[in-house]
Amino acid sequence: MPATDSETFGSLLHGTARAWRLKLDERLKPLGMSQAKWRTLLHLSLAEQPVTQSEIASRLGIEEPTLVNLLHRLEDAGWVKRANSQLDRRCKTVTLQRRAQRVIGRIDAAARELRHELMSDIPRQDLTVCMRVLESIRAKAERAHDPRNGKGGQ
Amino acid sequence: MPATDSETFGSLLHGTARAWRLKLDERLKPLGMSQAKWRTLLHLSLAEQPVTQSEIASRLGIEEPTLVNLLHRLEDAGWVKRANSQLDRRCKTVTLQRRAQRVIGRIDAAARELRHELMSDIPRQDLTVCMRVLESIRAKAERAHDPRNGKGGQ
DNA sequence: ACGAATTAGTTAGCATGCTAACTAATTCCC
DNA sequence: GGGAATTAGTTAGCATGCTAACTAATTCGT
Repeated sequence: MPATDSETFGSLLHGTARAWRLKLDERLKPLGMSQAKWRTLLHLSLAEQPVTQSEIASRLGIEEPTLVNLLHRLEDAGWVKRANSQLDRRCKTVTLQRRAQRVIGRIDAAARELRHELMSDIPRQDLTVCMRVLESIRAKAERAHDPRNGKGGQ
Repeated sequence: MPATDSETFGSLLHGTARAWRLKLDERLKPLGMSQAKWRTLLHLSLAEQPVTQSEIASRLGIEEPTLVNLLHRLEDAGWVKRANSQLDRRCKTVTLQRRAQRVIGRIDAAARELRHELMSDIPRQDLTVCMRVLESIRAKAERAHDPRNGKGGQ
């Protein structure tokens, strides 16, 4: 049985994500950034209109309390600003501070450069296959957050 | 430009690893387990001889202080036992407690079942390609933890 | 229009991961 | 053999992520 292959896949996935994150964090550190913060700023910089927190959280694939924490650090460091929404008093809108607008280009360049270093020599076709596989796994893992789908059935 | 493809890859990798982890944690929770703890116990159960902490850390791909913390929780919960090594008084050896030996089978079965659910419908060939791509990325990301390899010098 | 349900955000508490700085023991080398 | 360098483990402090439980505001149904 090739149980070895499939056994390794989880570790490999986990380890690759970890290695990428560490490397990016290392590169972004001199700029006062990290993967998580960069992803947040990137999303904000691409948005046309003011964005609410729940929109950001769902876009980044993190939970709201995680984002609250992250935004708090970003705000303390002067990267973003939160303001109460006029339209819906439950909501807050998040916008980039000038400081962020000034350096986001450099931050993005560092991320893009790393991406290039890590992936440029991978055949396009292989990359396509790999992404299809990951997409499929993610879709299945994200589905069915429910109980009673395990035992009993047969 | 197909910048979109390569832009998405990092997110996809990150998101897939996250989804898998969350799902596994959800399944293992009723058994008092989690991904990180399970991976540790699995390694211990496969080892023939007593293992030291640094061996475990390097095998799991985590740093030593992370492992110290993890082992502390595993020990408190009665899963493992630490003992001073007779041969080298710097080292501690880690062994499974009886409790762990009793339930490790069930824990492992849950992990194996999830793996099957997530990956069984993926063509073997695609999986091979995907793993090759991940391996290549990880290798590049793990290499070169050094300064002065970017600008200036050469 | 008003109470119930939903939605946005927060707080508290914890798990998992990191780096930096430390102690203790061992090994290396002259 | 004895000091320097290395190795194993720890502690402290922080970042990033989660769930559970909460408040406040809005929407929905009757």
